[in-house]
Amino acid sequence: MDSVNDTCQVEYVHSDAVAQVVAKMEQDEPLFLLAELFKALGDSTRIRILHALSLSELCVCDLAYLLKMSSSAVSHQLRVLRSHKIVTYRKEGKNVIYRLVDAHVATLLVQGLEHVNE
Amino acid sequence: MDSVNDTCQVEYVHSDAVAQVVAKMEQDEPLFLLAELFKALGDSTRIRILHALSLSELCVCDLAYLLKMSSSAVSHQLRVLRSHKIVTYRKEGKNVIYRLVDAHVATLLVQGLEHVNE
DNA sequence: CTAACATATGAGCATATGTTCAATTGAGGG
DNA sequence: CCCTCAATTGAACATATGCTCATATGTTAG
Repeated sequence: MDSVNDTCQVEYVHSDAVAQVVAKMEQDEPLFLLAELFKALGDSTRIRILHALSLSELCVCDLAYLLKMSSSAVSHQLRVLRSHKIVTYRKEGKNVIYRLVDAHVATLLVQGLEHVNE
Repeated sequence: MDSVNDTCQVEYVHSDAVAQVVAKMEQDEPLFLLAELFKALGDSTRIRILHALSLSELCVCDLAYLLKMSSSAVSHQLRVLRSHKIVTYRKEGKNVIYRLVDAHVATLLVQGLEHVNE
């Protein structure tokens, strides 16, 4: 009758397990931020950018050349990475040189690659 | 004139850095898979599911209760996680019990949370 | 100054994604 | 054999996302 509320109709099925999870569960906020971080990493263009930057700092032009993409497209993706504090940059004349914000990011990449190659 | 090809017009700006990156760059394939992995982790519903599963194995119904979502929505997301070999499951009567496929996944979550809380 | 070039950004468009809703499957229990 | 309920699935819809194109900004060279 009430098809909207099709969540479990009994209290819950595995009360012990559920209670245990409820007790230890993170707040929503950090989990939301975590999802945002992974979302920022979850695009092949951005991953290729980050992988390249894990090998050397590079300007937008270098990245466009390496990825065979327009610098506009690269710049748009760098904006996403910047807004998530995954990369940072410095200006050098006409160029803007990007690099990973810290080693933490490279670690995530390596960690992820290991999982993929398992 | 040719606004399509607006990649860097000079060969490339930082020849040494670019050459170095070209030499060490991963194939596209693993990087693509890596992006797919992060994409699968890049949704707050799926992150909450994985976080809950990192604390205990749970059935769909438990998860729906914990996340206050319809079991349909949860099931759809579990499908994504299954297809990326991030979770696995076993059947137990009417219930289907899900769990993380291995400790690797939990490590990625912890690693990511550290980055978020830095 | 003007010209050339690197980068950034906004609008527009095509595609991808997450949820809801309805329907289906499959496993007990009466 | 029905009936219930857990889980899955497909269609539909609204929203988000990534790229292109055109344009703007800013720096350097002449």
